[in-house]
Amino acid sequence: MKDILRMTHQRELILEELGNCHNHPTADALYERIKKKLPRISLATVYRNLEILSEAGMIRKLEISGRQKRFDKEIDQHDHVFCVQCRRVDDIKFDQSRLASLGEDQSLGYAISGCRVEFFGICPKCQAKNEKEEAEKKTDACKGECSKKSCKKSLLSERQREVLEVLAKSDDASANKDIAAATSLEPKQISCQLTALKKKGFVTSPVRCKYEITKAGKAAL
Amino acid sequence: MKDILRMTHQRELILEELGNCHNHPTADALYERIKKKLPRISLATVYRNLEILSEAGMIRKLEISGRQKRFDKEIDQHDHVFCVQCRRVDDIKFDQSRLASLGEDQSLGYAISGCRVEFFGICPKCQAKNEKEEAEKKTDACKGECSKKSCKKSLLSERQREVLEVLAKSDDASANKDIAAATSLEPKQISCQLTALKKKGFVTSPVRCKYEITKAGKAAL
DNA sequence: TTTTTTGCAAAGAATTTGCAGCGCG
DNA sequence: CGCGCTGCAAATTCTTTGCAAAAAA
Repeated sequence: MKDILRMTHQRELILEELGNCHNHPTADALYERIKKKLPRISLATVYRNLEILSEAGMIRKLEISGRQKRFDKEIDQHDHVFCVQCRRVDDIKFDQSRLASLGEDQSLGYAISGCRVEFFGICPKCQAKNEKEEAEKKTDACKGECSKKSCKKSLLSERQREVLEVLAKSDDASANKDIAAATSLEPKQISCQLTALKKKGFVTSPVRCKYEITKAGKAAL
Repeated sequence: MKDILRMTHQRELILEELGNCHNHPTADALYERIKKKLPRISLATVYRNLEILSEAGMIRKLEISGRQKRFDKEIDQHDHVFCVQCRRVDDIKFDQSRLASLGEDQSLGYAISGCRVEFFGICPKCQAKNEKEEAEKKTDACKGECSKKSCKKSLLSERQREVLEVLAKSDDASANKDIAAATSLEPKQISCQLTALKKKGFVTSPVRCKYEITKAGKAAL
């Protein structure tokens, strides 16, 4: 292995930083960390090395849910849990031998060489956060007309509020781009806010691609 | 559900074609099939509808290994096996209750809401293919000097052969682009062939970014 | 009519590649 | 001092989006 794999400074750093990360970083996240120590490193190098190192068996590439690949310094077999809310990924020790009993008839003729188990749920941190929010909701329960901050928050996200406020100021229906111009949000982030707001009944679309605040929307502000 | 989801022709076709597919097609594969029946449909529509339908619970979006998302007409809980060789994906029935026994101490405080099990291995078709190749190799075993076709094949991929043949014809070292011009291959496909050929000792690089066939390379042809 | 959907083209995110020079072994 | 490695920019791949026109209800 050493015959063909040179230990360059960047490669060393990648291994080291991956070792320091106790979550399972994406290539990008790792890049951001490494850049602090070696500002001239390029993202391509990080990608290339993660690929090479995982092929060499020195690190592990995780095949888990989500858009981005993640990497793990632990090579030995273990599985993962991930939080559907914050996308955090943790290791889980779990005896796979129980799975080995997959019957012949069920294997569809496959020569099975292994399996991956991926649990999902809500991590302790998110649970705590949710409970707190739930408690707040109960304390000052209302139907959307009250003005308590805790209540508002549960009805409108910060972005939704921003969009809604722009619409409230406008006399007639605004297009996506008008809203974008008046907020700190990217145009692309606006349309999903509008969709959410529509579902809540806080905005309508009187004309194609134009949006207006409703009475309920004004009340919610 | 019907209140907000209109059944358009394209939506109907997507559902129908997904139902006919017994593998788990990617958005793109499905698009190719549907295009035959409705040539003017756009890929964006397919993506949009797969997303919408899976959110509505009418189909299932699979979160499995691989770059592209795949979709499944079966909604009820089941897991998958996939072939590491040809990337085919099959359904597998498998009693997850065995997993439920994940101990409290192991769940790291997560509120686990489910899990995904993904077996991997080699599918029957690929097994058969491999066995056949293995048998051929045994029959006419050699060390790379023989001229039997079956033997050559195992030493050189078609692409590698193509690249090597170009180098054999050239008198002096060729650059990546020279090779590309002389073959049916894209430039981007050439460099990995060269890397593979270098590893086998069939080409050398006398000058930076220039390549030449070696004696061994000529012998292998 | 009125609202949702489509097609198109263009943007976007994540990842990969070609290339020329750099530097490890 | 040769070959693998790097940084950079540009390309690729898969997916999403904005918008105006078209289709459902």
